[in-house]
Amino acid sequence: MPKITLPDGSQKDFEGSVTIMQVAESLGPGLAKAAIAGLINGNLIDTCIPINQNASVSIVTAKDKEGIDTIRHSFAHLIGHAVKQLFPTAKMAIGPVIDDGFYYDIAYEKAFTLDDLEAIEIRIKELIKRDYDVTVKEVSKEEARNTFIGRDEPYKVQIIEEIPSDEKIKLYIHQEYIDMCRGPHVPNTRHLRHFKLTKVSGAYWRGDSRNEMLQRIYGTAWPTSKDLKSYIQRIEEAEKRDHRKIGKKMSLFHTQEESPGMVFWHPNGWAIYQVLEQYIREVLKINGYQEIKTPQAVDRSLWERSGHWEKFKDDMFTTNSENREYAIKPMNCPCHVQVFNQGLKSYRDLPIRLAEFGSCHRNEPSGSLHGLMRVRNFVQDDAHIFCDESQIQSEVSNFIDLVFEVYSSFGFDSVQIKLSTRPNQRVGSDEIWDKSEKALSDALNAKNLKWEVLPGEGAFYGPKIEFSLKDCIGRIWQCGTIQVDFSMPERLDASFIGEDNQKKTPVMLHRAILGSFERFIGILIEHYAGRFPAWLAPTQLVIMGITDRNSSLCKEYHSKLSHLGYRTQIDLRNEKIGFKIREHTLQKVPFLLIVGDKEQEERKVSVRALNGKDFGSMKIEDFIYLLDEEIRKRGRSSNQQ
RNA sequence: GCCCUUGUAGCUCAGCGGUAGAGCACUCCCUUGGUAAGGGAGAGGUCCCGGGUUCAAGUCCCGGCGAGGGCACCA
Repeated sequence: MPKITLPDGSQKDFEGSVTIMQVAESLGPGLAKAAIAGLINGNLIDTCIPINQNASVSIVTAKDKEGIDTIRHSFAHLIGHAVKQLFPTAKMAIGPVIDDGFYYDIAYEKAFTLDDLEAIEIRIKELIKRDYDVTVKEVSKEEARNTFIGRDEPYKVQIIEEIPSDEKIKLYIHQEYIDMCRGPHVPNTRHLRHFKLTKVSGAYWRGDSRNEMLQRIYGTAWPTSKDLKSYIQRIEEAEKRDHRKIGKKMSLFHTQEESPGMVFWHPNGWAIYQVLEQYIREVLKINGYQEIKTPQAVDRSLWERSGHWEKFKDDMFTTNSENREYAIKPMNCPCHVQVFNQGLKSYRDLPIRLAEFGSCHRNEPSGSLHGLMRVRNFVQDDAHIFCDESQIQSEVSNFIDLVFEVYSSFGFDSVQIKLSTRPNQRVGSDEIWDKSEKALSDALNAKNLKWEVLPGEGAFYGPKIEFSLKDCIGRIWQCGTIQVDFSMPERLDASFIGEDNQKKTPVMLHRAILGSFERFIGILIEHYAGRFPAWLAPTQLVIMGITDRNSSLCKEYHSKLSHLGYRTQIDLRNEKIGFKIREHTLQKVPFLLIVGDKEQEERKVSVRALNGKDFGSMKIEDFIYLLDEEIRKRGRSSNQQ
C-alpha cells in the first residue's frame, strides 16, 4: 500500500505497487503523455519501475533538466539501433549524455564518412517515427553477459565484467536492438524528435591512449524544434567570435607553417599585448613583486636537478653548443631560484616575490595546438614567491584576491576554480603533499568560494589552484594558477637563515594571473567579440574628414591626440563618410571622430561610438575627457551591446 | 601523438581529369560626397610540398607538412 507524496505536498494511496506512469495517469492524461521518467526520493528512474514503499515522487517531463538528459541518453541508444541496422558488424561501446547532447563510441572496421553520418541520421528519423515502446528488463550479471556475448558486443561484455556480481543490470530493449544502461530512458520514441548528429571523431576506448581508438558520433537533442534551432543558432553566433577569425579580420596576429604553435603578433595585436603587460606590471609593483629577467636557454644539468629533464625532456626544445646541451626554458622557476640563491637570505627578507614576463617554449603535441589558446611559445605573467611555511596561507589568500581584482577589470563573471591534488608521478613525501594540499584548500575555504577538486591532476612538484575561463563555445581554458612547491627549492639548494640562526629551505609558490598572454588575449578576443573597450582597443579612435577642406584640422587633432599617447588613426581618403564609418566600424574602433565644414567652423569634432551612439559635436578637450573616462573604467562596464 | 576532415588570388570561397574562376580587398581614372558599401577600368595564382597513375592532374592514388573538430597530453 504505498503512500505517494507529490511535489506540492499532497498524498495519494495506491493499491499494491505502482509505477511512475500510473501515478502520472492518476494525475491526468496530459501528464501521463508527457511523462519521461520519475524522481523517487530524489532518484531518477524509469516510468515503468514498480514502487512498493511510501515515497515522494515527481514526474519528470521534457521541461525538466532530468527529462532533457533522459531524452539525450535515449538518443544515444537510437544511434545504436540505427548503426546496428546499417552496419551490423559495428561494436557498441559507451553512449553517455554530455552538455547539450550525447555521443556513442563505436568500433567499426571502416571509418564512418559524413555520408554514413547522414544515413544514420535518416535511419534514426525513421526509427523514431515508429513511436515504438522502449522496455526495460532487469537481469542478473550472468544473463546480461550471455546476452551481449550472444550479440557479439565485446565492449559491453567488458563493462559487465567490472560490475559486482550481485548487482542487477538493466537491459533496454529497442525492438531488435538491446542496450545496457543504468537508465532511465524514455518509455516511447515519440518523446524523441528534435536532434541532429553533429560530428564524428576518434576517441580512445576508456580514454586511454594505450587502447584502440573508437569512432565517436556526437549529436545534440532538445525537447522542441525551437530549442534545437536556437541551439544551432547559438553555436553559429559563437563561431563568429572565434579568436582566430577575429584575429585575422582585425589583423591582430597570424601563425604559419614554418613555426607551428608560435605567434606572429601584428601591430594591432601587439598593442593589446602591451596594454596588458603594462597593466600587470603595475599591479605586481603595487603588490610587492620585483620584476626580473632570466635566460632563454639553460644547460641541461639545471633541468636535471629541478626534475624537469626526467619528466619532460621530450617536451622541451633543446639546442647544442660546444658539447653542451641546453634546453630552451619551458618554465621560469629554476631560473628564479638561481636569482634567489644569489646572496644570503634572512627570514626577515621573506617573502621575496620575483616576477618575470618569461617567454617559454614547450613542444606541445601537434594535435593539441589551438590558435592562441594552446601554443608552443608563450609568455607567462609568472612570479615565484619564496616564503616560510607560516606565510603560505596569507600569500595564497592575497593572491586569490589579486586574481579576482584583475579579472574584474575585464568583466569576467564566471571563473571556475579547481584544486588539483597529488598525481601518481610526483616528487616529495606524502607528508609534504598533505601540508600543501591543506594550505590551498584552507585558503579557498576562508574566502567562501565555490571550488572543486581534481584528484591526481596536480603538478609533479606540488598541488595547485587553477582559475579557468571559458571560450566562446564553452571550452574551458586554465588561466590563473597558484602552486605550492616544497620540493624544487630543496632540489636547487635554496635556503635562508631562520630566527634560530639555522639554515632553512623556503617554500616556493608558483603563480600566474593571466597565465599566458597568448591564451588570455585569445579569451579576451572571444569575450569581447573583438569589440575591445577603449582601454585595450588597438586603435582607440579614427579621425576622418568629410572633404579635403577638413584635412588640416583632422591632422591637427590627430597630432594632438597622438602626442597625448592615444592610439589614433587618421582617414583622409577620397571616400564618402558612410564608407569610412562602415570600414572602421568593422574594424571595431571604439570612437569615430568626424570633421566636416560645420565642425571646422566651430573648431569642434563630431563623435560617434562603435555601437552607433552619437555624442554630437564637442570640443576636442571634451572628447579627451570622455575618452579618459572610458579608459579609466577598463573593461568593467560592458563594451558589448 | 591518435582518428576524421581539410589546404585554389591578400581575404571568403566556387571549380573535382581536358587552356585557372567569383565577390571583397588592391592599383589607376572619374567623383569632394554629412554618419555602415558612389561609378569605371586594370593588375593579381609553382592551385601547400614531394612522388605516382594517365595522352592529359587543383581535380585520382601514396607520402610529408600545416590547419580544423574530437581523443590523449598540458611542468
